Amino acid sequence: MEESAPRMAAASGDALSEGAKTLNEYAYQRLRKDIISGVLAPGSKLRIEHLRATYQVGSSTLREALTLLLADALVIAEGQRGFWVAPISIDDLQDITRMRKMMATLALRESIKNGDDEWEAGIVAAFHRLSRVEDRLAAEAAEVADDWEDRNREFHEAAIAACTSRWTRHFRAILYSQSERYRRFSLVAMNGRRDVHAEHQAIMEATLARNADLACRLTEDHIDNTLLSMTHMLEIPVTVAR
Amino acid sequence: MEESAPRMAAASGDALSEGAKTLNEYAYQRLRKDIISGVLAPGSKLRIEHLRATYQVGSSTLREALTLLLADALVIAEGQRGFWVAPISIDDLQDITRMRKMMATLALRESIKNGDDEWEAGIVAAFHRLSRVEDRLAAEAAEVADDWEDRNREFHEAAIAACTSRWTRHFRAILYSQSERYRRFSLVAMNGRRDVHAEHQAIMEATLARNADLACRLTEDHIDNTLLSMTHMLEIPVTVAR
DNA sequence: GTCAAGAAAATTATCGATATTTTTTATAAC
DNA sequence: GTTATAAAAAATATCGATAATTTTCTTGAC
Repeated sequence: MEESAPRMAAASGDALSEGAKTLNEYAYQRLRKDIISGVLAPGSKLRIEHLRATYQVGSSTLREALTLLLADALVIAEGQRGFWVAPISIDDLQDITRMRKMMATLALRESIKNGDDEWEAGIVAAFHRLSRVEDRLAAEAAEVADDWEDRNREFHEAAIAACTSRWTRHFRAILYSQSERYRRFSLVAMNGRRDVHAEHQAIMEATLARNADLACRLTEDHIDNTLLSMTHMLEIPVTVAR
Repeated sequence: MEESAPRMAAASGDALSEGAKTLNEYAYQRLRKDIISGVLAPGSKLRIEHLRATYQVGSSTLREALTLLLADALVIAEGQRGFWVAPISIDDLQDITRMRKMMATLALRESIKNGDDEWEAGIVAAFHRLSRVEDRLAAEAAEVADDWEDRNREFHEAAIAACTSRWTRHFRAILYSQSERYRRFSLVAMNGRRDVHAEHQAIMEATLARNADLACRLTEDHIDNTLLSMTHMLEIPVTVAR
């Protein structure tokens, strides 16, 4: 028998819909995840009727979710022609990386200036949670990859939580999710070649020591490495702008 | 007799819907304009049924337009609670101004580096169009205010048209529309006190002379003046961060 | 008067049906 | 074979009806 559509999926126990207050948000989160993880390939057409069946929501709700993804630039749209997954390219990744370094260090610098005891505690806690999942990453890579992404994001967000510029934080968040897409492609190649854990630890230590210059330099290197491992994978030479 | 709703408003001769391919875009453009101009007050509730009647579109279409405005941060939303016009504040304007200077000068610097003959011609043409409407601004302020805003935007966009970083341009555009809201509030007070025309001319001359440092400094001052005139109006002391 | 609980009203969220447009396929002329 | 045109199919965009939720109003106890 056919599984009936969840009128209010968010209310059900579905793990995917955690925190989604509306079906619209639920669809947004699932689509977002599928785009970032590459299940929905860059450049591919997003046909309403097909997705409607996949995600079990009405067409208007789905359109609203897709429109929401426009804000993250994970989806592009053209009037009367529909929606597509935003394409990716090396040029775009370079642009993203450059801007992301700028936003990340801007946010970190201000956060280091303003942060209080609670902020410090948040960083240490997020680092700990990230370390725990990293222990398991080697053994069961595929299973914990999503967890690692979540905790990695949470760690970096904890570090800049005390930044009072909402626009800096907003733009940083958009660029973070953009580069997350690219990171997924280079995850396997990256693994082992870099000691990401050590990078995080160094960033944390410099941040807690309120050494803004060092923390920012380490963050820039950290972000650059995404670009480098990605371009290395594709065997394309690249110059990292400073 | 009641005027019938335009099934495809974009197709009709309505001046407001120029360039709108879908009813959704039409609603988006009208809402956007009404928010920036202050017709829809900052912080006010955006009730679907009411707006539906005003803009003559269905509820799904309207929701999609409102969701689109979320990307511009001109509207805020909360699940099951609906939509509001994004509130404004002096703190937010300061944040916007600081970020906007950064994005604008970043875009301008790169544009000066990359610009060709066509780019130069575009700037001169946009400046000319802006000057023409400024002649009329003193006499018939209210009538040409919208025109002035359009041409002012087009001038600044022409100047950074050769910037190849789409993210810089994207963020700059968002921040520009944000500050446009604030400028509307301070437009009357600003008029006469500043020689905006002279500021534009100086920016253009420095840009065409490929003097990036000067052009950027003038642009920063130009943007700062929006903040200053706004805060002056509200009699609140403010420090301009450099 | 204030607070709480329940009923009524208002509002948001969702859906699937229909209108409109774009894309594909088929046919015909050159 | 290529191009142009017309018909058919597929897809997008739009709407208003209905379900679900939030907000407001009413009533009653203290």
